[in-house]
Amino acid sequence: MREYYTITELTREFGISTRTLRFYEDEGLIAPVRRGRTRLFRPSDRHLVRQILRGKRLGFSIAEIREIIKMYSEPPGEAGQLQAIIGTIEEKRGELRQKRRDLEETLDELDQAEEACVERLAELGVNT
Amino acid sequence: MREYYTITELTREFGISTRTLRFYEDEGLIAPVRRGRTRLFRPSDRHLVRQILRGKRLGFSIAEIREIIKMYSEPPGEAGQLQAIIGTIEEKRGELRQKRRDLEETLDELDQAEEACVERLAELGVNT
DNA sequence: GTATGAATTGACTTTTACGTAAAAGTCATG
DNA sequence: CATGACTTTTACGTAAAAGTCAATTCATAC
Repeated sequence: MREYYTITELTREFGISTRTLRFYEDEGLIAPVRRGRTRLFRPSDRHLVRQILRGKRLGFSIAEIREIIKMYSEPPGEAGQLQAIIGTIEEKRGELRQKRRDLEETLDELDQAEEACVERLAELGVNT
Repeated sequence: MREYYTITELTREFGISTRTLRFYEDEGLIAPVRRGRTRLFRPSDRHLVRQILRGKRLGFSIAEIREIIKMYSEPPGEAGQLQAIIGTIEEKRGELRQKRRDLEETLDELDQAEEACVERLAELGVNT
């Protein structure tokens, strides 16, 4: 496990721009350390980027991703806050399950669409 | 099966605004018929709205949703076009599978986060 | 010791997906 | 027929998520 990554290493690995990484830093999603002014990304930062991009692919906004990421961090020491976090986790889980249903339905419909295309191709093969 | 729905009926059913439905029409995603100037939504339009919102929940853009919806419609009569559609379907399927992996990973991490919270709560229960 | 290439900040711009407001048409009901 | 609920078009506004560009800084290779 390497200690640090430069910003361009991460842009290449993840196919994103430096602007994007700086934006995520401004948004408080990551906090790379600095040597002088230069950002140094630790493996933990890299993992956060992974999680951010995963959230994006699932259609979550930056604000939602921030909320989700916050829940991965150390649980706080107060019971009320813990209950609140558990509540939010339940909520997100619900959203994700809805997304999963949406996903399966869409996959089904794509299967049907493909079958229709294949049949149509067969017809053409027969008719020509 | 009702023949027509008014615009507000659909806004209420789906929790979206009239502006949104008109926007989708402008974008060519739906094409309700008209009685005079008033839009009349058929069951097929309603189903399209369903598919649009499903696509949105999965994080697809309007352009992508348009592409997906187009594939559900009647397959064309030319072999080349059919091959192209099948290619696009494969591509979308790939994206959806990626989303599914993302989804499962996120659900796993949420489970872990919740467990951490529950443990922390147990500690507090013991210590107080 | 200066040229070169990577990194930084800050400002402005762009795209997407609607929101919102204005002004007017439609239509059932009292 | 007028009132209110609903609808239409047109047009400008806006928030989110970056893209783009300019001006610098900084280290280092030659």
